[in-house]
Amino acid sequence: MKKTNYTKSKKSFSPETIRRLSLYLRNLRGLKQRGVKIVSSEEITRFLNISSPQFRKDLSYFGEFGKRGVGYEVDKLAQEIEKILGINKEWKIALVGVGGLGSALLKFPGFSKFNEKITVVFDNDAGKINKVKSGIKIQDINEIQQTLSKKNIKIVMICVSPENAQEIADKAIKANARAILNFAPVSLKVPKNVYVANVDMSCELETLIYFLNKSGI
Amino acid sequence: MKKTNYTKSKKSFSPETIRRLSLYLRNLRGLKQRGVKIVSSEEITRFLNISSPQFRKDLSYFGEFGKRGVGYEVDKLAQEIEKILGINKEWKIALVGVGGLGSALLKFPGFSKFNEKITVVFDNDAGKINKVKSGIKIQDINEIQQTLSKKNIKIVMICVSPENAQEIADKAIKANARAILNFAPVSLKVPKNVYVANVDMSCELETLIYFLNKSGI
DNA sequence: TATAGTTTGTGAAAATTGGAACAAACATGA
DNA sequence: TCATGTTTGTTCCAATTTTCACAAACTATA
Ligand SMILES: NC(=O)c1ccc[n+]([C@@H]2O[C@H](COP(=O)([O-])OP(=O)(O)OC[C@H]3O[C@@H](n4cnc5c(N)ncnc54)[C@H](O)[C@@H]3O)[C@@H](O)[C@H]2O)c1
Ligand SMILES: NC(=O)c1ccc[n+]([C@@H]2O[C@H](COP(=O)([O-])OP(=O)(O)OC[C@H]3O[C@@H](n4cnc5c(N)ncnc54)[C@H](O)[C@@H]3O)[C@@H](O)[C@H]2O)c1
Repeated sequence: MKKTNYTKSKKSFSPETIRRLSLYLRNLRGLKQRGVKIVSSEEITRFLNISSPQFRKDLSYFGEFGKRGVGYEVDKLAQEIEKILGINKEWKIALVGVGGLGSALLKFPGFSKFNEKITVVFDNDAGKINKVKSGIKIQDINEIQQTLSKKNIKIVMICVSPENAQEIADKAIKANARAILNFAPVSLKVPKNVYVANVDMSCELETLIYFLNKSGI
Repeated sequence: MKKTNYTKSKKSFSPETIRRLSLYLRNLRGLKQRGVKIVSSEEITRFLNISSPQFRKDLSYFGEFGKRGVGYEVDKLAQEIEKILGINKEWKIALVGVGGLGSALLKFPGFSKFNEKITVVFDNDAGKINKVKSGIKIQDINEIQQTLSKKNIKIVMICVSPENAQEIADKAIKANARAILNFAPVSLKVPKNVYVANVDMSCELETLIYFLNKSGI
């Protein structure tokens, strides 16, 4: 009994499952580039710090993608995971705040390489507005409402100073944004139908220091 | 109830507890700056998407820091959490790869503001070596071994291209590094006594897209 | 075709994690 | 001092998440 309908999975899964799918996908892309055609659950998880049953179970929530006694077709599984994650179609992204971090993100090919593209950027610094950076013209933050609406952009990366992050989130949501990738070290307050992911480097660092310190220098 | 039972060790806590402590601390610092002296578990968690019993339980693993019927002294609790995390002492950090992201991290005051300081940086680009960036002279990556040993640096941030990340990790570990904050989108292979935290923006973004896509645009 | 050897998919058990409830501790005010 | 109200610290319970074990499905070879 083949399952092809991703929207109807039998049991509910952890959000961690989704995060792991993203890791599997990255791994699969690497394998594909190296010419590997078939991979087993054992092989693909070997260097990921994830158990092979975990891998199989994660996939099982969405269907059957392997062949027993053989393994998984690298290319096919990559495509299936892309479909599950929804990154088989193109997603346009707006970036707000073209400072040190924003500029780095603009140059980063990891997003644009695939179907995630930063297509508009905003700032409130008169010295930056209308300048072109990494091939994209920086727009006035005051244009965010009409631009997001017109281009139907749902994803916003926030790279402004912490004090202004909430204000930008509010503006973005008013412009119908539904997903925020927040780099500012603040907890954003958003309605329930808006998804927020925080990239919190200080938090990661401090967690690391805790374990380092506990281990005795 | 005071901690009088030494035979039975306290229950072990989730690593998530440590991550949350870092968030509490950030919040406490903000409150302190705004002149708040006392805070309750209810107030401190209100905008954090964390329940107040969770907060109290997280703290309970490490001691009793509040006063019943009153709450927590902001400044005192901040100091206690700093002590728990081990960030009450200074930690020197090395950064490898002064590209777009590395340069942004160098400028970022969030680390240096407190006791986490990037004190040395490395690159392998002849055009960058010996140049000064954000007040720090960029060193040749070949000097990593002797410099880390000499300065007794245990924490390394990896901001090089994905293909070179493992090589840098190996070098850092050989130079007695014990903690790695990895920004390259690869899974690093390290010995058990080395701690790795990954800052994985693509992964965050793809997870976000999954939920956005599932919700119907 | 039969048999041995792999590897997947999955239900059930185990472990972990979060949440609710409540007694203990403290403050306040009569 | 006593009663009332507040907030913490902790225990117990529910829910989630991972791990384990194994039948099912497939390959290869004789
Ligand atoms: N740089 C890092 O490595 C790093 C690391 C972790 C977190 N962060 C966080 O990321 C955010 C950006 O960091 P950064 O180093 O790029 O800061 P930055 O000061 O270099 O850049 C901030 C940019 O945002 C713009 N901006 C500020 N307010 C705005 C507003 N209301 N509307 C539009 N644009 C606005 C500024 O003009 C500037 O260009 C900060 O919140 C910072 O704490 C940065
Ligand atoms: N820029 C971003 O926004 C962003 C976002 C997510 C992840 N990342 C990841 O972070 C890493 C750095 O990104 P970036 O945009 O700064 O790249 P970059 O190419 O701008 O910078 C890389 C730097 O590392 C140096 N380097 C390369 N190999 C080295 C080696 N063997 N020894 C010493 N130095 C070496 C290069 O000389 C360069 O200065 C990459 O792995 C990238 O995938 C970047």
